[in-house]
Amino acid sequence: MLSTKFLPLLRELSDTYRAFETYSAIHIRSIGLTPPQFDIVATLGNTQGMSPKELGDKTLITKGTLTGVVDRLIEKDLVSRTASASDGRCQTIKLTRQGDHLFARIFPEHLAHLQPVFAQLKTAEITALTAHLCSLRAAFGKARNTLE
Amino acid sequence: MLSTKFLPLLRELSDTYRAFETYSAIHIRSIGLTPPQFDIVATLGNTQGMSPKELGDKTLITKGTLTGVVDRLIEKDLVSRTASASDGRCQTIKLTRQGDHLFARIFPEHLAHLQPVFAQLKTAEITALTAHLCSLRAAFGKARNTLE
DNA sequence: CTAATATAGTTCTAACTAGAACTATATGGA
DNA sequence: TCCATATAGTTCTAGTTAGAACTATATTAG
Repeated sequence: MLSTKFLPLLRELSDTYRAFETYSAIHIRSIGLTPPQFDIVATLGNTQGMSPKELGDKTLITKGTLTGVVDRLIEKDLVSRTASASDGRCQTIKLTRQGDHLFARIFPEHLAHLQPVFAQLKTAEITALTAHLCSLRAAFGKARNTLE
Repeated sequence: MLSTKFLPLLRELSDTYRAFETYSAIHIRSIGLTPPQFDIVATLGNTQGMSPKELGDKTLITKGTLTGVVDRLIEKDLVSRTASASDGRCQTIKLTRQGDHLFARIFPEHLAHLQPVFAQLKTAEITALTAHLCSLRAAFGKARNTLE
């Protein structure tokens, strides 16, 4: 495999990811949240709550970071943290009523913000891109396992 | 465009980008650099140096952040900062001799680290993925312009 | 049942992050 | 020339980041 093939892909991957982050942050900041805070609220929406562990797995926020992000959402009274009865190590993070209302308002707004981007692409393109990204991610995972 | 189509794509984009960052950081941290520091060294390699502005454009590091990253590379004696004679606002960031040697050693190493990932993919897949990402990035750019 | 090990979260540190406010220099037009 | 505006970089702030060290609780093996 020639590096001249994959280096442009890696640059494009970074650039596209940044373009997404920047574009989506325009809406997110307008509601007074940071992107990770929005990610947590969106992940908790329409659920009964979940542990920090599960939340970290879904959002790819590492546990040390998650503590702080959740702390700030608690300060804003958007989520609550309660101890698990069955497992003394576990906790449940859940949207508060205020968090629920915020989610119900901003999530459709966020989809509407993104809609004009994807209106420019064909459904087949979106499907193909998703599948190819999935292969690439799997290749990173496999290579990583080989290192150990 | 249905959100059920594009939300999985956005999650896959994030996940794949993170997989890349995590995988590539394994090698980068082993040489005592951070990913942004590596990015700067790699961008300056085989050039006559460039302004912070140009460096920021190429690496997508914003100017406020770049000051600090370059400061730390100067502390490590890997790059130098010199004032431009023609434009009092401009500077040139350049690899030092030590930075040059580091680049010559680690850049091939880094390609070798990445090689097993891309050996798993067909050339056609890489080309197609690059092109599709490029369309998506362009769609974000266009949508962004429409907002203004 | 108890010791070893695994798992869940927090805390700590150094670094990165974007954005905004600021300083300094350039440039273009009246 | 002189003023308005644009551009280059730094500084500042609040927040995020990964990783490592740490505490506390569970689980598993002997």
